[in-house]
Amino acid sequence: MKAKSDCKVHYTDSIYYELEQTSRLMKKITAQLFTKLEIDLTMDEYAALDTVSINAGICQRDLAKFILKDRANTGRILDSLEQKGFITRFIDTKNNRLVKKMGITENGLKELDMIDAKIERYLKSLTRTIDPKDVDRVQDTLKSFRIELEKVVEINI
Amino acid sequence: MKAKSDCKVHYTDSIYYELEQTSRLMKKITAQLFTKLEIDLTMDEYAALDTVSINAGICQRDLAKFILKDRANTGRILDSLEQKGFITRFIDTKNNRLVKKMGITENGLKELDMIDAKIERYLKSLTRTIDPKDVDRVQDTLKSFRIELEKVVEINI
DNA sequence: AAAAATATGTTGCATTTACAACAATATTAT
DNA sequence: ATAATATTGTTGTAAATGCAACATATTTTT
Repeated sequence: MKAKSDCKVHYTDSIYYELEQTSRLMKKITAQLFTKLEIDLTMDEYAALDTVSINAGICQRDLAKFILKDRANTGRILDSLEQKGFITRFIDTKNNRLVKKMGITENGLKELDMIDAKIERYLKSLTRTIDPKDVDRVQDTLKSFRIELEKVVEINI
Repeated sequence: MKAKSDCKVHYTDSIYYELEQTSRLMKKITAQLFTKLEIDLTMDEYAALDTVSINAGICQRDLAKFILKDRANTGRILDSLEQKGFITRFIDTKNNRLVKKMGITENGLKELDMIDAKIERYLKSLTRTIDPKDVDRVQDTLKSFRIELEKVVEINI
């Protein structure tokens, strides 16, 4: 006869915790990689720069929504990227409001391509034991999941 | 004729970034849930308590490896859980070394069950639009992936 | 037209976090 | 036996983060 505790469902066995733990490990590994390769950007700055390169002329608040940071820290990340010469910022209007828009600089593009080239092989090697089909399937499912989460979360950016 | 930039592979389109963003959203949602339900634990404390409940008599460093925090912060989380009366700590030996082991208290078990009951339905509803088979598949693939990551990461706990 | 609400960005602060240094003890090397 | 190394936990500190408050300007409400 089984004790009830044997069939208890634990949060730490859930997909939510698996997601968080895998993500934490991945983040640590990429941070270590950036240090080892002596890359002069943090992971957050890199992701922000990549996002700016895709969305030219985006304003700070919209960028904040993309990178899931609040306006304060988005501004700080952009301060750093601007100070390093990888983006330029300029005042413009959006819906008749004054906003700070931005674009990637020539040096920013160079830096981005350099980082991409440096890390591409290493990142690919991380999934070498996983069936590429599974990788795609996971990414698709995660995306669907994230869209659901975005409907539920109270964002106040 | 296509420009080269059209086929550039962006980090922000990779599974690594998708993983991080989905995890960040999930974390924010669960934190909001804990606040709304007036739960007297942080998510980290909850995960630690759940881990202790499964691994009775574990020592601090081993717990740190489970929850992927460093020893310092693991100790701080345990200070809080002990102060709230949800765990007990006691000195013992492991491999002839003095260690601080711990166990969950009666109140801790009650609190854990209470939280589980409170959040279970809500968490399940988050994946209601996803095929349960896909959820399982994602969890399995993430677990395989995490095991690979654990081989690569430089852990210094 | 005046007041209230909204949008955008910045500043300040309190919390979290990671990392290094330390203390205490045990093991291994010389 | 003594010195060097390793294990475990704690303390201190600097960086990252989120949240609230503020400043400015525009829109909406009354």
